[in-house]
Amino acid sequence: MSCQTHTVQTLKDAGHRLTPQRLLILSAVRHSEGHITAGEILDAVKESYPYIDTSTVYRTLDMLKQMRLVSETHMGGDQHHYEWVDAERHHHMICHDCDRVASMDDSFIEALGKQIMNAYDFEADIEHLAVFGICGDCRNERG
Amino acid sequence: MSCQTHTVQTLKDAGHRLTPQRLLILSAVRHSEGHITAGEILDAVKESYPYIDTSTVYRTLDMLKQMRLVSETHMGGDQHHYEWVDAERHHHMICHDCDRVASMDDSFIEALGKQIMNAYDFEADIEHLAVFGICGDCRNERG
DNA sequence: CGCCTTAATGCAACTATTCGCAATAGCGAG
DNA sequence: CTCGCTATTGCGAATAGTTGCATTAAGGCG
Repeated sequence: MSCQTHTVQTLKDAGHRLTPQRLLILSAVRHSEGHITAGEILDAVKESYPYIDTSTVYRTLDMLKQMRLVSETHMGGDQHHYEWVDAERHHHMICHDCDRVASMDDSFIEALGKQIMNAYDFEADIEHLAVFGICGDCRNERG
Repeated sequence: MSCQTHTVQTLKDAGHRLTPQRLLILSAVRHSEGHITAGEILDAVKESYPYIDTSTVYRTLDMLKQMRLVSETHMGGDQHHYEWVDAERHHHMICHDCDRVASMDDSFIEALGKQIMNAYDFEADIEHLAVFGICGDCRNERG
């Protein structure tokens, strides 16, 4: 059984209907390396099904977000980025100067979550965080 | 000298022009308790100067963000929230269930920044973070 | 005080995303 | 296999925010 099958089962179990549109969107997100934007998903799906509507993409993405199958990140540009949630939860560091994106291990954020729990009795749920700042290279260039 | 005067001086020093629109926007942000949205600013300014344009508000806000005089936060709704940056840097915890917003001390985030610096040589710049999750009350209600 | 440079404004068009609603189509029951 | 309930779709209109451009006006200079 492919992981596609597994996902489909997860959706069904949650009482969601399996529509061709959803399968196409799912496939687009899963086959993208790393991030993909809503527009890119729309274009990809249109190749096989040109009638797909923008709102369907957003609504499906919302559902997948709620089910924790994809994560949404605001990475500074004018559109959100979506990513398939796999075993390795990770976050991103984005340089203000050179715009390069690096990955950060979840352990830091996990630790932060524990601290917040201890201090405020608040169960933080940080799916995917984008941290802005200045990378080492750019810092060195500045002197 | 009022803090308004001080701000004005900061802007001038940075080579920005002092326009009535900017003063009004500035005033709207500073007189708001806590957060204010772009739309609210627009409405407030329109009371004294009805010709103000949306784009002017956004452009001014962008400038103030760059100068670190206001911070912008995406708090989950469909609009961004702006806040005057004062001495006390703080962050927010927003409950998925009851939507209540609580404040978090910056020390946790400051510590996170240091860890990131050590691990990745990346100078994180977390102005204002909104952390989503479940608050203690809602967690208890769930049993 | 008046001139000049150029930053800032207002406008209109545009992009990303959301929402209400009538029509459609999964899928469980019979 | 068919029926019916209702989740989901596509559409069109609405909202938040951005951008290009011609016009205006801040503020330094004489």
